[in-house]
Amino acid sequence: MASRTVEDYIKQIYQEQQPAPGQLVSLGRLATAMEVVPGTVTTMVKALAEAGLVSYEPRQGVRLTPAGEKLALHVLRRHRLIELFLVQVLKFDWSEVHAEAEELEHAVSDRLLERIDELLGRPGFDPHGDPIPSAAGEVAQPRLHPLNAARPADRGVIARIADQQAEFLRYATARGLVPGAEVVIQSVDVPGDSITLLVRGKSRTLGRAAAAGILVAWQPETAASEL
Amino acid sequence: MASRTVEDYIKQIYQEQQPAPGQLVSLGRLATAMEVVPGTVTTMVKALAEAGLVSYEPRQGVRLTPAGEKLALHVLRRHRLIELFLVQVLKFDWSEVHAEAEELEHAVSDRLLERIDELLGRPGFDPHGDPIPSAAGEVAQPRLHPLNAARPADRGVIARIADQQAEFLRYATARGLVPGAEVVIQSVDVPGDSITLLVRGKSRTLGRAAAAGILVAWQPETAASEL
DNA sequence: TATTTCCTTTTGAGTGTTCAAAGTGAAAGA
DNA sequence: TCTTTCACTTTGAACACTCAAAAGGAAATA
Repeated sequence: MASRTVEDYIKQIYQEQQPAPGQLVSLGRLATAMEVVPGTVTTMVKALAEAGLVSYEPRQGVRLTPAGEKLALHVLRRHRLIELFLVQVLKFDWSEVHAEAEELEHAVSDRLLERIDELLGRPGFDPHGDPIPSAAGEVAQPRLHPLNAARPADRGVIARIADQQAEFLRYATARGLVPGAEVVIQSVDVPGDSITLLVRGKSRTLGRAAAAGILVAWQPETAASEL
Repeated sequence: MASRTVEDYIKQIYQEQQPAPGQLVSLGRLATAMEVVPGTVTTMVKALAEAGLVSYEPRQGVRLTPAGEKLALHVLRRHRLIELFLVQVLKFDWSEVHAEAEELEHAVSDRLLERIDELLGRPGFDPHGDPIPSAAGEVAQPRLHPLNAARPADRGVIARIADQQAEFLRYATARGLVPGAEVVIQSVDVPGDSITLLVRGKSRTLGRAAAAGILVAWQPETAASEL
Protein backbone atom coordinates (compact mmCIF):
# COMPACT_ATOMS: atom_id res chain seq x y z
CA MET A 1 0.00 0.00 0.00
CA ALA A 2 1.43 3.34 -1.09
CA SER A 3 1.77 5.82 1.77
CA ARG A 4 0.20 9.21 1.61
CA THR A 5 3.58 10.75 0.93
CA VAL A 6 4.29 8.38 -1.93
CA GLU A 7 0.90 9.18 -3.47
CA ASP A 8 1.63 12.88 -3.23
CA TYR A 9 5.01 12.58 -4.94
CA ILE A 10 3.62 10.41 -7.70
CA LYS A 11 0.72 12.75 -8.32
CA GLN A 12 3.06 15.71 -8.44
CA ILE A 13 5.41 14.01 -10.89
CA TYR A 14 2.44 13.20 -13.09
CA GLN A 15 1.34 16.80 -13.09
CA GLU A 16 4.81 18.21 -13.75
CA GLN A 17 5.09 15.74 -16.60
CA GLN A 18 1.71 16.65 -18.06
CA PRO A 19 2.72 19.25 -20.69
CA ALA A 20 4.81 16.55 -22.41
CA PRO A 21 4.06 13.05 -21.16
CA GLY A 22 7.12 10.82 -20.89
CA GLN A 23 9.35 13.82 -20.27
CA LEU A 24 11.91 13.86 -17.45
CA VAL A 25 11.04 16.03 -14.46
CA SER A 26 14.02 17.61 -12.70
CA LEU A 27 14.36 16.94 -9.00
CA GLY A 28 14.70 20.65 -8.31
CA ARG A 29 11.30 21.35 -9.80
CA LEU A 30 9.85 18.55 -7.74
CA ALA A 31 11.48 19.89 -4.57
CA THR A 32 9.90 23.29 -5.16
CA ALA A 33 6.50 21.79 -5.93
CA MET A 34 6.55 19.50 -2.90
CA GLU A 35 7.94 22.26 -0.68
CA VAL A 36 10.82 20.18 0.61
CA VAL A 37 14.58 20.57 0.45
CA PRO A 38 16.32 19.05 -2.62
CA GLY A 39 18.07 16.31 -0.66
CA THR A 40 14.72 15.01 0.51
CA VAL A 41 13.59 14.56 -3.07
CA THR A 42 16.74 12.68 -4.02
CA THR A 43 16.15 10.26 -1.15
CA MET A 44 12.48 9.87 -1.88
CA VAL A 45 12.92 9.42 -5.61
CA LYS A 46 15.39 6.60 -5.02
CA ALA A 47 12.78 4.88 -2.87
CA LEU A 48 10.13 5.40 -5.56
CA ALA A 49 12.48 3.93 -8.17
CA GLU A 50 13.14 1.01 -5.82
CA ALA A 51 9.37 0.45 -5.64
CA GLY A 52 9.11 0.46 -9.44
CA LEU A 53 6.95 3.58 -9.63
CA VAL A 54 9.43 5.84 -11.42
CA SER A 55 12.55 5.53 -13.49
CA TYR A 56 15.32 7.72 -12.16
CA GLU A 57 18.28 8.99 -14.10
CA PRO A 58 20.75 10.57 -11.66
CA ARG A 59 21.29 14.28 -12.31
CA GLN A 60 18.75 14.12 -15.12
CA GLY A 61 15.36 13.65 -13.53
CA VAL A 62 12.47 11.24 -13.01
CA ARG A 63 9.68 9.87 -15.14
CA LEU A 64 6.74 7.69 -14.13
CA THR A 65 6.80 4.01 -15.04
CA PRO A 66 3.51 2.44 -16.19
CA ALA A 67 2.90 1.37 -12.58
CA GLY A 68 3.55 4.93 -11.41
CA GLU A 69 1.20 6.37 -13.97
CA LYS A 70 -1.49 3.95 -12.93
CA LEU A 71 -1.13 5.06 -9.33
CA ALA A 72 -1.12 8.74 -10.34
CA LEU A 73 -4.37 8.28 -12.24
CA HIS A 74 -5.94 6.52 -9.28
CA VAL A 75 -5.05 9.41 -7.02
CA LEU A 76 -6.27 11.98 -9.55
CA ARG A 77 -9.52 10.10 -9.95
CA ARG A 78 -10.09 10.27 -6.24
CA HIS A 79 -9.11 13.92 -6.07
CA ARG A 80 -11.34 15.04 -8.91
CA LEU A 81 -14.38 12.99 -7.99
CA ILE A 82 -14.15 14.38 -4.47
CA GLU A 83 -13.93 17.93 -5.78
CA LEU A 84 -17.02 17.45 -7.86
CA PHE A 85 -18.83 15.81 -4.97
CA LEU A 86 -18.02 18.71 -2.68
CA VAL A 87 -19.34 21.19 -5.23
CA GLN A 88 -22.45 19.32 -6.31
CA VAL A 89 -23.57 17.66 -3.10
CA LEU A 90 -22.14 19.81 -0.34
CA LYS A 91 -22.51 23.09 -2.24
CA PHE A 92 -18.94 24.20 -1.85
CA ASP A 93 -17.65 26.88 -4.12
CA TRP A 94 -15.28 25.44 -6.72
CA SER A 95 -12.53 27.78 -5.55
CA GLU A 96 -12.55 26.17 -2.10
CA VAL A 97 -12.51 22.48 -2.84
CA HIS A 98 -8.92 21.90 -3.85
CA ALA A 99 -7.33 21.92 -0.38
CA GLU A 100 -10.20 19.87 1.01
CA ALA A 101 -9.81 17.21 -1.67
CA GLU A 102 -6.07 17.13 -1.08
CA GLU A 103 -6.77 15.61 2.33
CA LEU A 104 -9.75 13.44 1.47
CA GLU A 105 -8.13 11.79 -1.55
CA HIS A 106 -5.98 9.76 0.84
CA ALA A 107 -8.85 8.68 3.06
CA VAL A 108 -11.64 7.45 0.77
CA SER A 109 -11.93 3.73 0.12
CA ASP A 110 -12.59 2.27 -3.31
CA ARG A 111 -16.08 1.39 -2.19
CA LEU A 112 -16.88 4.90 -1.09
CA LEU A 113 -15.44 6.32 -4.28
CA GLU A 114 -17.63 4.00 -6.30
CA ARG A 115 -20.71 5.27 -4.42
CA ILE A 116 -19.74 8.86 -5.12
CA ASP A 117 -19.10 8.13 -8.79
CA GLU A 118 -22.50 6.47 -9.04
CA LEU A 119 -24.29 9.26 -7.18
CA LEU A 120 -22.75 11.87 -9.50
CA GLY A 121 -23.72 9.88 -12.59
CA ARG A 122 -20.20 8.83 -13.57
CA PRO A 123 -19.04 12.28 -14.59
CA GLY A 124 -16.19 12.88 -17.05
CA PHE A 125 -14.91 16.20 -15.74
CA ASP A 126 -14.35 17.89 -12.39
CA PRO A 127 -15.49 21.43 -11.54
CA HIS A 128 -12.27 22.91 -12.95
CA GLY A 129 -12.82 21.14 -16.25
CA ASP A 130 -10.10 18.57 -15.59
CA PRO A 131 -10.93 15.11 -16.91
CA ILE A 132 -11.68 12.43 -14.29
CA PRO A 133 -9.76 9.22 -15.03
CA SER A 134 -11.95 6.11 -15.17
CA ALA A 135 -11.51 3.35 -12.61
CA ALA A 136 -9.55 1.51 -15.29
CA GLY A 137 -7.19 4.46 -15.65
CA GLU A 138 -8.41 6.00 -18.89
CA VAL A 139 -8.47 9.76 -19.24
CA ALA A 140 -10.43 11.78 -21.76
CA GLN A 141 -7.82 14.20 -23.05
CA PRO A 142 -9.42 16.96 -25.11
CA ARG A 143 -6.93 19.09 -27.04
CA LEU A 144 -6.69 22.23 -25.02
CA HIS A 145 -4.67 25.36 -25.47
CA PRO A 146 -3.75 28.19 -23.13
CA LEU A 147 -5.52 31.44 -23.80
CA ASN A 148 -2.23 33.30 -24.09
CA ALA A 149 -1.49 31.48 -27.36
CA ALA A 150 -4.74 32.71 -28.96
CA ARG A 151 -5.01 34.90 -32.08
CA PRO A 152 -7.63 37.55 -32.76
CA ALA A 153 -10.99 36.18 -33.89
CA ASP A 154 -10.30 32.77 -32.35
CA ARG A 155 -13.47 31.45 -30.81
CA GLY A 156 -13.92 28.59 -28.35
CA VAL A 157 -15.10 27.32 -25.01
CA ILE A 158 -13.20 27.47 -21.75
CA ALA A 159 -12.43 23.91 -20.77
CA ARG A 160 -10.17 24.17 -17.77
CA ILE A 161 -8.63 26.58 -15.34
CA ALA A 162 -5.08 25.32 -14.97
CA ASP A 163 -4.09 27.77 -12.26
CA GLN A 164 -6.04 26.51 -9.28
CA GLN A 165 -4.99 28.97 -6.63
CA ALA A 166 -8.09 30.10 -4.77
CA GLU A 167 -7.40 33.76 -5.48
CA PHE A 168 -7.12 33.20 -9.20
CA LEU A 169 -10.25 31.05 -9.24
CA ARG A 170 -12.24 33.81 -7.57
CA TYR A 171 -10.80 36.33 -10.02
CA ALA A 172 -11.79 34.13 -12.94
CA THR A 173 -15.26 33.36 -11.59
CA ALA A 174 -16.00 37.03 -11.02
CA ARG A 175 -15.31 37.67 -14.73
CA GLY A 176 -17.29 34.75 -16.08
CA LEU A 177 -14.11 32.88 -17.01
CA VAL A 178 -15.43 29.47 -16.01
CA PRO A 179 -15.46 26.10 -17.76
CA GLY A 180 -18.21 26.07 -20.36
CA ALA A 181 -18.10 29.79 -21.08
CA GLU A 182 -17.78 30.81 -24.73
CA VAL A 183 -15.00 33.22 -25.54
CA VAL A 184 -14.08 35.23 -28.63
CA ILE A 185 -10.65 36.81 -28.89
CA GLN A 186 -10.94 40.48 -29.78
CA SER A 187 -7.32 41.55 -29.83
CA VAL A 188 -3.87 40.46 -28.78
CA ASP A 189 -1.60 43.26 -27.62
CA VAL A 190 1.92 41.85 -27.78
CA PRO A 191 3.89 44.86 -26.55
CA GLY A 192 1.23 45.51 -23.89
CA ASP A 193 1.48 41.86 -22.86
CA SER A 194 -2.27 41.53 -22.72
CA ILE A 195 -5.19 39.94 -24.50
CA THR A 196 -8.75 41.18 -24.84
CA LEU A 197 -11.69 38.86 -25.24
CA LEU A 198 -15.43 38.73 -25.17
CA VAL A 199 -17.11 36.59 -22.51
CA ARG A 200 -20.83 36.55 -21.79
CA GLY A 201 -21.18 39.70 -23.83
CA LYS A 202 -18.55 41.59 -21.88
CA SER A 203 -15.13 42.63 -23.04
CA ARG A 204 -12.31 41.66 -20.69
CA THR A 205 -8.60 42.35 -20.81
CA LEU A 206 -6.11 40.20 -18.99
CA GLY A 207 -2.34 39.82 -18.89
CA ARG A 208 -0.55 36.98 -20.63
CA ALA A 209 0.38 35.32 -17.36
CA ALA A 210 -3.24 35.13 -16.28
CA ALA A 211 -4.30 34.07 -19.78
CA ALA A 212 -1.83 31.18 -19.55
CA GLY A 213 -3.82 29.81 -16.64
CA ILE A 214 -6.96 29.38 -18.72
CA LEU A 215 -7.28 26.53 -21.18
CA VAL A 216 -9.66 26.67 -24.12
CA ALA A 217 -10.98 24.16 -26.64
CA TRP A 218 -11.03 26.15 -29.90
CA GLN A 219 -13.73 25.69 -32.46
CA PRO A 220 -12.75 23.55 -35.46
CA GLU A 221 -12.08 26.37 -37.89
CA THR A 222 -9.28 27.62 -35.70
CA ALA A 223 -7.86 24.20 -34.94
CA ALA A 224 -5.28 24.65 -37.68
CA SER A 225 -3.49 27.18 -35.51
CA GLU A 226 -2.35 24.27 -33.38
CA LEU A 227 0.75 22.15 -33.99
CA MET B 1 -2.01 19.92 15.60
CA ALA B 2 -2.65 16.44 16.98
CA SER B 3 -1.44 13.67 14.70
CA ARG B 4 -3.72 10.96 13.53
CA THR B 5 -2.12 8.54 15.96
CA VAL B 6 -2.62 10.90 18.88
CA GLU B 7 -6.28 11.34 17.95
CA ASP B 8 -6.73 7.58 17.83
CA TYR B 9 -5.18 7.04 21.26
CA ILE B 10 -7.22 9.83 22.81
CA LYS B 11 -10.45 8.56 21.30
CA GLN B 12 -9.70 5.06 22.54
CA ILE B 13 -8.93 6.25 26.06
CA TYR B 14 -12.22 8.15 26.05
CA GLN B 15 -14.12 5.06 25.03
CA GLU B 16 -12.40 2.76 27.53
CA GLN B 17 -13.17 5.34 30.19
CA GLN B 18 -16.81 5.65 29.18
CA PRO B 19 -18.45 3.19 31.60
CA ALA B 20 -17.15 5.31 34.51
CA PRO B 21 -15.85 8.71 33.41
CA GLY B 22 -12.79 9.88 35.29
CA GLN B 23 -11.69 6.29 35.83
CA LEU B 24 -8.12 5.18 35.18
CA VAL B 25 -7.59 3.03 32.09
CA SER B 26 -4.83 0.45 32.36
CA LEU B 27 -2.12 0.53 29.72
CA GLY B 28 -2.58 -3.14 28.99
CA ARG B 29 -6.21 -2.60 28.04
CA LEU B 30 -5.17 0.25 25.83
CA ALA B 31 -2.47 -1.86 24.19
CA THR B 32 -5.04 -4.54 23.34
CA ALA B 33 -7.54 -2.00 22.03
CA MET B 34 -4.95 -0.20 19.90
CA GLU B 35 -3.45 -3.48 18.73
CA VAL B 36 0.08 -2.53 19.68
CA VAL B 37 2.62 -4.03 22.05
CA PRO B 38 2.47 -2.79 25.69
CA GLY B 39 5.80 -0.97 25.49
CA THR B 40 4.48 1.17 22.67
CA VAL B 41 1.61 2.36 24.82
CA THR B 42 3.92 3.28 27.70
CA THR B 43 5.98 5.43 25.31
CA MET B 44 2.98 6.99 23.69
CA VAL B 45 1.16 7.72 26.94
CA LYS B 46 4.20 9.57 28.24
CA ALA B 47 4.12 11.75 25.14
CA LEU B 48 0.38 12.37 25.58
CA ALA B 49 0.97 13.36 29.21
CA GLU B 50 3.78 15.66 28.04
CA ALA B 51 1.29 17.28 25.67
CA GLY B 52 -1.20 17.79 28.49
CA LEU B 53 -3.86 15.50 27.02
CA VAL B 54 -3.83 12.81 29.71
CA SER B 55 -2.67 12.43 33.27
CA TYR B 56 -0.53 9.38 33.71
CA GLU B 57 0.09 7.49 36.92
CA PRO B 58 2.88 4.98 36.34
CA ARG B 59 1.76 1.37 36.82
CA GLN B 60 -1.78 2.59 37.50
CA GLY B 61 -3.15 3.89 34.21
CA VAL B 62 -4.21 6.98 32.29
CA ARG B 63 -7.13 9.36 32.42
CA LEU B 64 -8.01 12.18 30.06
CA THR B 65 -7.39 15.76 31.15
CA PRO B 66 -10.03 18.36 30.21
CA ALA B 67 -7.94 19.15 27.11
CA GLY B 68 -7.85 15.46 26.22
CA GLU B 69 -11.57 15.09 26.67
CA LYS B 70 -12.19 18.08 24.45
CA LEU B 71 -10.07 16.52 21.73
CA ALA B 72 -11.80 13.14 22.17
CA LEU B 73 -15.20 14.75 21.73
CA HIS B 74 -14.03 16.55 18.62
CA VAL B 75 -12.88 13.30 17.09
CA LEU B 76 -16.07 11.51 18.09
CA ARG B 77 -18.15 14.31 16.63
CA ARG B 78 -16.36 13.89 13.32
CA HIS B 79 -16.65 10.12 13.44
CA ARG B 80 -20.35 10.03 14.19
CA LEU B 81 -21.41 12.77 11.82
CA ILE B 82 -19.50 11.02 9.06
CA GLU B 83 -21.19 7.72 9.85
CA LEU B 84 -24.60 9.31 9.67
CA PHE B 85 -23.67 11.10 6.46
CA LEU B 86 -22.55 7.85 4.86
CA VAL B 87 -25.81 6.16 5.80
CA GLN B 88 -28.21 8.97 4.95
CA VAL B 89 -26.57 10.54 1.91
CA LEU B 90 -24.49 7.78 0.40
CA LYS B 91 -26.89 4.97 1.30
CA PHE B 92 -24.35 2.82 3.07
CA ASP B 93 -25.59 0.14 5.37
CA TRP B 94 -24.99 1.06 9.01
CA SER B 95 -22.96 -2.09 9.52
CA GLU B 96 -20.41 -0.92 6.95
CA VAL B 97 -19.73 2.65 7.93
CA HIS B 98 -17.52 2.24 10.97
CA ALA B 99 -14.25 1.40 9.21
CA GLU B 100 -14.89 4.05 6.57
CA ALA B 101 -15.45 6.75 9.20
CA GLU B 102 -12.33 5.63 11.01
CA GLU B 103 -10.31 6.92 8.07
CA LEU B 104 -12.36 9.96 7.16
CA GLU B 105 -12.54 11.35 10.70
CA HIS B 106 -8.89 12.38 10.34
CA ALA B 107 -9.32 14.05 6.96
CA VAL B 108 -12.37 16.28 7.18
CA SER B 109 -11.87 19.96 7.91
CA ASP B 110 -14.02 21.90 10.35
CA ARG B 111 -15.64 23.68 7.45
CA LEU B 112 -16.60 20.45 5.71
CA LEU B 113 -17.92 19.01 8.94
CA GLU B 114 -20.06 22.09 9.46
CA ARG B 115 -21.57 21.59 5.98
CA ILE B 116 -22.34 17.98 6.74
CA ASP B 117 -23.90 18.87 10.09
CA GLU B 118 -26.06 21.48 8.39
CA LEU B 119 -27.07 19.17 5.54
CA LEU B 120 -28.14 16.48 8.01
CA GLY B 121 -30.13 18.99 10.07
CA ARG B 122 -27.81 19.05 13.10
CA PRO B 123 -28.63 15.52 14.25
CA GLY B 124 -28.19 14.38 17.85
CA PHE B 125 -27.45 10.71 17.27
CA ASP B 126 -25.52 8.58 14.80
CA PRO B 127 -26.90 5.44 13.09
CA HIS B 128 -25.81 3.24 16.00
CA GLY B 129 -27.69 5.45 18.46
CA ASP B 130 -24.52 7.04 19.83
CA PRO B 131 -24.91 10.70 20.72
CA ILE B 132 -23.08 13.19 18.48
CA PRO B 133 -21.16 15.75 20.55
CA SER B 134 -21.91 19.36 19.64
CA ALA B 135 -19.19 21.58 18.17
CA ALA B 136 -18.84 23.05 21.66
CA GLY B 137 -18.20 19.59 23.08
CA GLU B 138 -21.53 18.84 24.73
CA VAL B 139 -22.92 15.31 24.60
CA ALA B 140 -26.45 14.22 25.23
CA GLN B 141 -25.95 11.32 27.59
CA PRO B 142 -29.13 9.29 28.06
CA ARG B 143 -28.97 6.77 30.87
CA LEU B 144 -28.45 3.51 29.11
CA HIS B 145 -27.99 0.01 30.39
CA PRO B 146 -26.69 -3.17 28.81
CA LEU B 147 -29.33 -5.74 28.02
CA ASN B 148 -27.49 -8.38 30.01
CA ALA B 149 -28.38 -6.53 33.24
CA ALA B 150 -32.12 -6.66 32.52
CA ARG B 151 -34.74 -8.39 34.67
CA PRO B 152 -37.87 -10.20 33.44
CA ALA B 153 -40.72 -7.87 32.49
CA ASP B 154 -38.35 -4.93 31.94
CA ARG B 155 -39.51 -2.95 28.94
CA GLY B 156 -37.65 -0.31 26.98
CA VAL B 157 -36.22 0.91 23.70
CA ILE B 158 -32.91 -0.05 22.19
CA ALA B 159 -30.77 3.07 22.18
CA ARG B 160 -27.35 1.92 21.07
CA ILE B 161 -25.42 -1.02 19.79
CA ALA B 162 -22.15 -0.81 21.71
CA ASP B 163 -20.47 -3.68 19.90
CA GLN B 164 -19.84 -2.22 16.49
CA GLN B 165 -18.16 -5.10 14.77
CA ALA B 166 -19.73 -5.52 11.33
CA GLU B 167 -20.60 -9.15 11.98
CA PHE B 168 -22.44 -8.33 15.18
CA LEU B 169 -24.26 -5.44 13.55
CA ARG B 170 -25.53 -7.71 10.80
CA TYR B 171 -26.58 -10.28 13.37
CA ALA B 172 -28.46 -7.62 15.33
CA THR B 173 -30.08 -6.09 12.26
CA ALA B 174 -31.33 -9.45 11.06
CA ARG B 175 -33.15 -9.92 14.39
CA GLY B 176 -34.63 -6.45 14.56
CA LEU B 177 -32.28 -5.44 17.35
CA VAL B 178 -31.76 -1.89 16.09
CA PRO B 179 -31.89 1.51 17.78
CA GLY B 180 -35.51 2.53 18.25
CA ALA B 181 -36.86 -1.01 18.54
CA GLU B 182 -39.05 -1.74 21.56
CA VAL B 183 -38.06 -4.73 23.65
CA VAL B 184 -39.71 -6.60 26.50
CA ILE B 185 -37.68 -9.02 28.60
CA GLN B 186 -39.42 -12.38 28.82
CA SER B 187 -36.98 -14.37 30.90
CA VAL B 188 -33.44 -14.37 32.18
CA ASP B 189 -31.77 -17.76 32.35
CA VAL B 190 -28.81 -17.34 34.69
CA PRO B 191 -27.39 -20.87 34.59
CA GLY B 192 -28.06 -21.04 30.85
CA ASP B 193 -26.25 -17.68 30.45
CA SER B 194 -28.95 -16.38 28.16
CA ILE B 195 -31.78 -13.92 28.01
CA THR B 196 -35.05 -14.10 26.09
CA LEU B 197 -36.89 -11.05 24.89
CA LEU B 198 -39.67 -9.93 22.62
CA VAL B 199 -38.80 -7.67 19.69
CA ARG B 200 -41.19 -6.69 16.91
CA GLY B 201 -43.55 -9.42 18.08
CA LYS B 202 -40.89 -12.13 17.90
CA SER B 203 -39.26 -13.93 20.75
CA ARG B 204 -35.45 -13.99 20.61
CA THR B 205 -32.88 -15.64 22.83
CA LEU B 206 -29.33 -14.44 23.03
CA GLY B 207 -26.29 -15.08 25.20
CA ARG B 208 -25.18 -12.69 27.91
CA ALA B 209 -22.09 -11.64 25.95
CA ALA B 210 -24.19 -10.60 22.98
CA ALA B 211 -26.76 -8.96 25.26
CA ALA B 212 -23.96 -6.88 26.78
CA GLY B 213 -23.40 -5.31 23.38
CA ILE B 214 -26.90 -3.86 23.25
CA LEU B 215 -27.82 -0.80 25.31
CA VAL B 216 -31.38 -0.03 26.25
CA ALA B 217 -33.19 2.98 27.72
CA TRP B 218 -35.67 1.40 30.15
CA GLN B 219 -39.08 2.81 30.66
CA PRO B 220 -39.57 4.88 33.85
CA GLU B 221 -41.25 2.18 35.95
CA THR B 222 -38.11 0.07 35.74
CA ALA B 223 -35.69 2.92 36.23
CA ALA B 224 -35.45 2.10 39.92
CA SER B 225 -33.51 -1.03 39.07
CA GLU B 226 -30.60 1.24 38.29
CA LEU B 227 -28.17 2.71 40.85
C1' DT C 1 8.32 -14.91 54.38
C1' DA C 2 9.60 -16.60 49.87
C1' DT C 3 8.06 -17.49 45.37
C1' DT C 4 5.44 -17.11 41.39
C1' DT C 5 2.73 -14.59 38.19
C1' DC C 6 1.18 -10.85 35.66
C1' DC C 7 1.47 -6.46 34.15
C1' DT C 8 4.37 -2.47 33.13
C1' DT C 9 8.57 -0.22 31.91
C1' DT C 10 13.06 0.09 29.86
C1' DT C 11 16.37 -0.58 26.28
C1' DG C 12 17.94 -1.04 21.76
C1' DA C 13 16.73 -1.05 17.27
C1' DG C 14 14.11 -0.28 12.77
C1' DT C 15 11.09 2.36 9.34
C1' DG C 16 9.59 6.41 6.91
C1' DT C 17 10.12 11.08 6.25
C1' DT C 18 12.43 15.17 6.82
C1' DC C 19 16.36 18.84 7.33
C1' DA C 20 21.10 21.18 7.35
C1' DA C 21 25.20 21.37 5.53
C1' DA C 22 29.11 19.54 3.12
C1' DG C 23 30.59 17.45 -1.16
C1' DT C 24 30.40 16.53 -6.28
C1' DG C 25 29.55 17.04 -11.34
C1' DA C 26 28.61 19.33 -15.50
C1' DA C 27 27.71 23.19 -18.09
C1' DA C 28 28.59 28.10 -18.84
C1' DG C 29 31.63 31.98 -18.80
C1' DA C 30 36.30 33.91 -18.70
C1' DT D 1 41.64 25.54 -20.66
C1' DC D 2 40.46 27.14 -16.08
C1' DT D 3 37.16 28.78 -13.02
C1' DT D 4 32.73 29.80 -11.43
C1' DT D 5 28.10 28.64 -10.76
C1' DC D 6 24.13 25.98 -10.05
C1' DA D 7 21.88 21.87 -9.53
C1' DC D 8 22.12 17.55 -7.52
C1' DT D 9 23.74 14.04 -4.14
C1' DT D 10 25.62 12.46 0.14
C1' DT D 11 26.06 12.34 5.02
C1' DG D 12 24.63 12.69 9.62
C1' DA D 13 21.00 13.61 12.44
C1' DA D 14 16.23 14.28 14.10
C1' DC D 15 11.25 13.10 14.93
C1' DA D 16 7.17 10.09 15.37
C1' DC D 17 5.90 5.62 15.75
C1' DT D 18 6.65 0.90 16.25
C1' DC D 19 8.56 -3.83 17.89
C1' DA D 20 11.24 -7.56 20.50
C1' DA D 21 13.08 -8.81 24.38
C1' DA D 22 15.02 -8.00 28.90
C1' DA D 23 14.23 -6.00 33.42
C1' DG D 24 11.39 -4.42 37.23
C1' DG D 25 7.41 -3.98 40.57
C1' DA D 26 3.24 -5.35 42.97
C1' DA D 27 -0.03 -8.48 44.17
C1' DA D 28 -1.38 -13.25 44.83
C1' DT D 29 -0.03 -17.79 46.28
C1' DA D 30 2.40 -21.04 48.89
